Amino acid sequence: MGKNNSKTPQAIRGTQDIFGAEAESFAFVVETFERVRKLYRFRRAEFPVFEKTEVFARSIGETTDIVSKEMYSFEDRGGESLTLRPEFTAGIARAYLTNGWQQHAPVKLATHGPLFRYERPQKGRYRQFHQIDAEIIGAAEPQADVELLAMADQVIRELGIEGVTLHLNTLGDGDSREAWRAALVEHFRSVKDELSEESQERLEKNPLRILDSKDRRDQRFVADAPKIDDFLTDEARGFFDAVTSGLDAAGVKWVRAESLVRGLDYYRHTAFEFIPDEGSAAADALGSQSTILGGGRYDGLIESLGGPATPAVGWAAGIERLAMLVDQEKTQWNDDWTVAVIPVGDAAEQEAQNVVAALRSQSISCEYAFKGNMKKRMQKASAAGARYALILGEDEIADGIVTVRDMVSGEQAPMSRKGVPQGVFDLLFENDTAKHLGDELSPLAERLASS
RNA sequence: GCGAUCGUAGCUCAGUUGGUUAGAGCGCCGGUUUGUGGUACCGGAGGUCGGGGGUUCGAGACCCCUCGAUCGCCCCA
Repeated sequence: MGKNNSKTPQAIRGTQDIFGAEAESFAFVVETFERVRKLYRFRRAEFPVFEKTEVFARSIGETTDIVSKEMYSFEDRGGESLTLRPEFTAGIARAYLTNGWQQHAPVKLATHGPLFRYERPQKGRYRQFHQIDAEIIGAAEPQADVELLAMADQVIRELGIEGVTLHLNTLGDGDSREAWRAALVEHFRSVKDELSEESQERLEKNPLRILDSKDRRDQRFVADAPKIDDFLTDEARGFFDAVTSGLDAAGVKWVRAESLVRGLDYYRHTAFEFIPDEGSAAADALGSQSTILGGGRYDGLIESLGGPATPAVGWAAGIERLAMLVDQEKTQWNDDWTVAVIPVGDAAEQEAQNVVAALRSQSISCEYAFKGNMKKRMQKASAAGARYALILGEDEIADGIVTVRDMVSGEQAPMSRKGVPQGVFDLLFENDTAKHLGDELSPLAERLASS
C-alpha cells in the first residue's frame, strides 16, 4: 500500500504468485518429472497455450457445462474464437494430426506447463494451474498403459509422496461401455425420486457420474448398481487383464475401483486416478480435491478432431497438488554446500567478483554479499545459510589471502587467495564425508594450514 | 453459477455491548559493536482498519453494494 494515489492493480482471481518454499517444491516436482520421463524415453514437447476453441469443444463434445462455463474463451482481433488450453490432451492430439506425427507412431510425449479453467478457486484448484503430462499416441497395446502407469507411479514415489494408491477401472470398448451405460440408466431411473437433485439431473446428462456422487442418498443405490464387468466383451476383458497383470509384473500396486469413471465419450478401456488413502496426511492436505494424478485411454478422441482412428493413452497431474504433498525438507537449498563472499571496502569489490566467479565455475553455490556495511553483509551471509564466509578486505588483498569464517563455529583462519576454489571445495567435501562417517573435524586453522 | 466464513502494519493476529491520539509478536531500519552474522538490550519507521455508500452526535466494529481470499457444492477435460 504505497503513498501514491494510483491503486496497484490486483492479480487476476484464481492466479497465484509462487515464491519461497512453495516455489522450490514446485520446481522439485518438475525436475523429478523431467528426470523420470527420460528413464521411460518419453520425448519432451512444447505446445501453444491457446488453440482455436473448436479444438477443445469438438474433443470434449456437447458436455455443456465444460464448454459454456468452464473454459477461458475469447475472440481475437480477427473475430476468431480462441481458448486458453484447459487441458493438454486435445492440443496434443491436434498437434499430432497437423504435424503428421503418425510417422513417429507410437510416440511417447511428455510436457508440462500452465492450463486455464474458468472455475471458482478453492483448495488445490486455481484458474491458472500447472500440470505435468504424459501421453502415448498410436499404441493400442495394453503394455502401453502399463508403461504409462509405471512411470506415473515412479514419479510419485520419487517425489517421496506416501499414502497414495492407484485406483484402476476399465470402461470397456465402445460396445461394452454403451451396454453398461444403458443398464445404469435403467437402474437409476427406477429409483429416480430417491436420488439427490443433482443425480436426477445427471441421469439425463451424464449418468456415469452418479457413481461417484458425494451424496449419501445416491450412494445407497450405487452399491448394487450394474457392474462394468458384466458387460465387458471378451476382447475388453482380455485387455484389462493384460493391463493388471502387467502392472503386477512391473511392481505397481493398484486397487480396483468399479465406480471410477470418465464423463467424456471418447474414453475407452483403462481409466485411473492416484488418490490419497483415507485418513492419510495427503488426504488432509488436499481437501475435497483428492485426485493427484488421473488419466485413461482415449481411443475416440483423435477421430473427433477429424483424424484417423488412433488409439492413445495418457495422464496428467497437477503440479500444485503434488507440490503440497512434497516434503519441504527435500527441496530446501543444500546450505551445507553454500558459501558467501564478503568484500570489505570499495577496493575489494572487483576482487570479490573474481572470487565468486571462480567458486561458481567450480559448481560451488555462492552468495555475493554486495549490499550494506560489513555487518549487513554478514547478516546476509548468515541468512543465506552459508556454511563459510570468505572475507576479503584491504588486509587480505595485501597478503594475498582470504579470511575464511566458519559460520557454525565462528572460527576464522586465512586461506591463500590462489587456493580458493579448490580449498573451499576441500573444506565442504571434508565436512560432508565427516558428517556421513560421524567424524570430528579438526579446528579450522589446522585444516587450512595442512592443505 | 450457488452457499458459508473472512478482509486491521510487510507477515500472523488482538481490538470489550459503536466512544477520544488503533495495539502486540515477528520482520524491516538504526544503535550498543569505525572490518564480523546467528543470541541479548535500546530506539525508529510503517496503517485514510480491502473499496464505495448508508445509519449515528460518534463506525475498525452495525446495514447495503462491490472487490478479493478461504472452504465447500456444481463441474472436473
